[in-house]
Amino acid sequence: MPELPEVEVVRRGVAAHVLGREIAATTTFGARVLRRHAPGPADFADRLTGRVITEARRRGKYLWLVVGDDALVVHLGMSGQLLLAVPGAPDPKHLHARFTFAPDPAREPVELHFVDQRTFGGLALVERDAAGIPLPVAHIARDPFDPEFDPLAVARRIVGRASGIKRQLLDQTIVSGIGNIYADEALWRARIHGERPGERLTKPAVVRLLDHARTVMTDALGEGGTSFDSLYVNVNGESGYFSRSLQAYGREGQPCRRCGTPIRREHFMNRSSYSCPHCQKRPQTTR
DNA sequence: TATATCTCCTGCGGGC
DNA sequence: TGCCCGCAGGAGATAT
Repeated sequence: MPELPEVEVVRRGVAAHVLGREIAATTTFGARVLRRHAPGPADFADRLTGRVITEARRRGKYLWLVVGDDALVVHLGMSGQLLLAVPGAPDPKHLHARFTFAPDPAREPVELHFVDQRTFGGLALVERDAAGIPLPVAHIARDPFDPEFDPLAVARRIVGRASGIKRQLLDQTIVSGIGNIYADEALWRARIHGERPGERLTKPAVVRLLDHARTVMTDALGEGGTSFDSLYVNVNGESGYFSRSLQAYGREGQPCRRCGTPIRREHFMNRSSYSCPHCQKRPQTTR
């Protein structure tokens, strides 16, 4: 499940292989991949042809390639992958877009594929604002890896709301990049139950929690991200190894590595939350 | 405005 | 073997 570390791994891979390359042709398959590109596939392909990719940037789980004043925004959703391929190789299953590049005598020929099994991901070619952020990403808050991320300002906002802390961690307009896995891991490290209302936390406690989130995602980045199956891989199709280091997520019934109490799984927002019943006491009353 | 829930989607695994 | 169902979950849309 691509959260911030997984998207950053992909961004680095893409940057290493396609920066400076000129897009020769773009082919998309099916309407869904461009559902956020209102002008449609012909416009998408026409406007990308001949453009040179000059930067690969990221905010939270959004990744974009800078082409002139515009940005090719990529969101991986649940199962999106950007994969490097040898030109002429057979199309992989669930291929939604193919980018080919003009010949470069100094570099190996390569294609870039956007593959997505569950089709929650998508592409769009959009304008950027004065700060260089693509317009559809402008509402996304800074992530904990951003040099201008302000933990105290985020904490101030979180403690001003009644909503549960995990719900707020997952709200990309409050803090971006954190998904279900790293939210559970950060909450476990901070010994906080995800349903604790923000207003019942202190600002220092939230700052510590955000620091745990940054730390756990840094650790995950060092191991290439978290892979449970083939749905998350880097641009070369390789899995990350952080799933072996998870303390809470996916460990239902296994002993907490701090106190030995079996990890519990609870339903939350149509998904699952994992926590230690002993270390992370459920709040007395919730709304 | 704040908060909560629904919907999209496909492949896998378990139960029968 | 084949069918059905639940599950995984990011984010925008919709409801309260």
